[in-house]
Formats: sequence, C-alpha cells, structure tokens
Amino acid sequence: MTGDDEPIMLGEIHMNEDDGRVERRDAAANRYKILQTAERLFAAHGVGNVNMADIAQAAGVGKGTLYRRFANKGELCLALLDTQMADFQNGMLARMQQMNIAGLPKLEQLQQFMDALVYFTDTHSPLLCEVQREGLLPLDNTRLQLPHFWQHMTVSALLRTAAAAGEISPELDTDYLADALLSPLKADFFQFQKTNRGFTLERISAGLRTLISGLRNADPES
Amino acid sequence: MTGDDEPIMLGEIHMNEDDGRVERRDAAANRYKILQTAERLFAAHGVGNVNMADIAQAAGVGKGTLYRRFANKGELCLALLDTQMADFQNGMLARMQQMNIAGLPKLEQLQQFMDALVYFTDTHSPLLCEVQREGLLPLDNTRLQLPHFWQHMTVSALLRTAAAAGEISPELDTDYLADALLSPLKADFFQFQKTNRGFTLERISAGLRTLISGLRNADPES
DNA sequence: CAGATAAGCGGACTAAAGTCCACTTGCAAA
DNA sequence: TTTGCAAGTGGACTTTAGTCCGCTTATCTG
Repeated sequence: MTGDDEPIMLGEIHMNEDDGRVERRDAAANRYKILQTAERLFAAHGVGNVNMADIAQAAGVGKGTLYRRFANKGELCLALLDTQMADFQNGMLARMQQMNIAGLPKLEQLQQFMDALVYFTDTHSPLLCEVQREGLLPLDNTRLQLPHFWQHMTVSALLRTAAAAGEISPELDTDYLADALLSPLKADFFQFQKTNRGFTLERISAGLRTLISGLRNADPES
Repeated sequence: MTGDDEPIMLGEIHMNEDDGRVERRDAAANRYKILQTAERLFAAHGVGNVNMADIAQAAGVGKGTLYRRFANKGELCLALLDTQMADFQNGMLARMQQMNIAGLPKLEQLQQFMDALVYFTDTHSPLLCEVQREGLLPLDNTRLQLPHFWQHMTVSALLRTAAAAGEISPELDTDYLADALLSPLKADFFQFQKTNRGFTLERISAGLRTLISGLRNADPES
C-alpha cells in the first residue's frame, strides 16, 4: 500500500465528465498520489484531524492542484468511498436477485437491505460524515448527495414492488417513506446514536425492522 | 421590533450557569444589542449570509465580546430560538393536557405533536440548520442538541404511555423509535426534502402519520 | 519533429472563524 | 466615597478553507 515505487499503477483511466477527453497522465498520477496520501493520513490521524493543506503537502502537490480535483474534503472522501460503494451496490444487487428467486417477500428484502446499510454506514461513518457535512452547504450539493440518492432509489423501488405485490397498501407515499426510513442512517445522526445514546448496530437494525414491519398494516389516511 | 429607542428594556436577567451570579448591567445590555442586531441582519440578508464579524460590527461590540457570550453562530441562533421553543413547548403541553382530558389515544396525540413540530421546523429551519451544523462538530455539542433532546423526551414518553395503554406492543424499543421518527425532522434533512424533493408540509406530515400508525401493529421481533 | 494550445501545476493571497490578552468598568464591601 | 477585583471589552493575531493566476508540460496536429 505504501510506495516503494509507484510510477505505473495508476488505477482506472478517468474521463472529464463533460467531453470524453482522457485525463492527462501527470494529472492521473497526482490524483492517485492524493488519494493514497489522504487514505494514509486519515487512517493515521483520523479524518477530522487532517486538513486539505496537510494532504497537499504530504502528497507533494500544491493546494491548487488538490482543489482542482477535489473541491473540498467531502469530495475527496466521496472519491475514497467510490469503490466501496460500488462493491456494496453490486453485492446488494446480487443478493436481491437471489432473494427474488427464492421468493422472499419484498418487505423482507427491504429489511435485509437496511441491515446491510446499517453495517455499511457504521464501517464508513467517518468518511460519510465528512461527505454529508459538505453536502449541507447551499452550493452544488448534487454530487455529494449521490449516496443518499441511490439508497433512496433502492428503498423506494422495493416499497413500490411491495405495494404491487400486495404486501403494503398501494396508497402509501413510497417516495416519502423511503426518505424517512433512510434518515436515521444519515451519517451524523447514526454517529450520534452510537456515541451519545450508546445504541448497538443490532438495536438500530431491530428498530428499523420494526418501522418497516409496521408499514404492512399502516393506514395512509391517518 | 425595530429600535426608535431601546435603552431600558433589556429582557430577563441572566445568570452565570455555574454560580448564581447576576450578569453585569453592561454585559446584559450588550447581549441584548447583539441579539437584536443578529435578528435584524438575519432577517435582512439571510442567516447564511451573515457572519460573526458582521454581527459584532453592526452591534458595535468587539469580536471578543460577541464570542464571550456565544461561542459560535449556532449558539447565537439557539438563543434567538429560545423564547419560541419555550412557547412551543408550553403550547404543546397545554394541548396535550386537553387531549388527555378528552381521552384521545396516545398515538393520536403523538401524531398531533409531530404535525406541530413539522410546522415549527418549517418556520425556523434557517436558524435550526445553523444550530444543527454546529452541533455536528466533535466539541461540546450538548448545548446545541437541546432541541432534539426535549423532542425525544416528548416522543418517547408518548410512545411509552401508548404502550402502557395497550395501543402498541410493550416490546417496542421506544427510545430508538422516538429517535427514528424525529430524524426526518432534523433541520437539514427537512430543508432538503422541501427544496430538492419539493415535498409540501402536508405530505411530510402525512408520511409521518403513516409511520406512526404502523406502530400499532408493528412486530418488535421482525 | 515542431509548434500551438489547453490542461495542469503550485504557492502567494484573501476571507472567515475563533483565540488571546492588555486594558477598562461595574459592583460591593469597608 | 473609596477601593479591590472579578467581569467585561475590543481588536490584533492565528489558523484554516478556499481562490487566483502566471508558469509549465503533455498531447495533438501538420
């Protein structure tokens, strides 16, 4: 992981989002150095105790270079989470296909998804907190809300299919409920529950299962 | 509200938290000036566009003086919300007594509480956002989590009495559920739902009612 | 291969938050 | 009224996030 020599292994090739132009080689090398360095510093001192200037210096690049790639610490953290999020998504997709084949009720699939998400959130809460903190600011946002975005897609889709399958009332506001079920897993709130309240992962999972199971008989008109 | 002359009306007398000593007269006057000024600037330019230095200058005090009273913008906002929160609490207490006398089920009381809280959150979301943002930082926190604290007290108490009254299973994790039901009303998430998702207050209230009504038949063991 | 050019680079610079401390002042005891 | 002093004050100072812009260099075209 640390570099005896790291000249060639540069990870994937990145495109500029707008046009399909490939990132210049020196830029890609710097991107890689930055991510490696950030990961190392975060691990050593904690995400909260490392600032952008530290990262730039330790990576041997100027602040301007760092900020060119990552507009703020949140974006950098998001980049570090990128592969892990992809893995999680792929893993869940596979599991859900299995569960579908096995004929598991949709609500039960939802519960399992939430269980997995509790674990994922716990594992990555420091990085996720940073992502979320930046996401609050009135600017840009969109990029940083990507984690919540696909989580909402998944949960609301599961709720809709559950409604279609007659497991819950078709009148339920699936878009809202997906948001509401996910909100206790926002990184800051999750960390508050673990730290201040002393809740365990099992307790949080169980609570969410309760809320989900309640939807089975929930009345949309009151 | 705006000052033609404001020399004498200084609001209540404040104590130092530790000992019971009364605040010095000049200090009290400055506290008042600061709060007035902040309220005016926030109203004129928006909470997010006003910084501590602006407030200090407009109030005619040094930054040191400002920070002595209010450790950060969040604390200042909390102070501005103080009376409004007290009013809300008193109002809810009264309404809940009425509802108790009228024999309303506890879950219905909870739904009404949440309705009122949705409205309160909406009214004060800019200030609440600021309070919450500061509350995230690893430091002190406690003070700034006060709003969530009493909301949790109220909701968990209602759930417990609902359980005692047989409206919901006595096995439910009322402490967790109170947190979970309140989390979609955290100021940042609420604002996200209004701005990005375009949810109306009615839709949010209805969604929360759905979640609460689901508890009636929720299974704590799955 | 040579020249053009857009992408990349880095550090000086600005802005805002928050700290510090030498000076001032209200309060109360004598 | 005088006086001791804890409380209060204000602005210079430190720190950290983030911007700007002149210089460098990879890549593309001819």
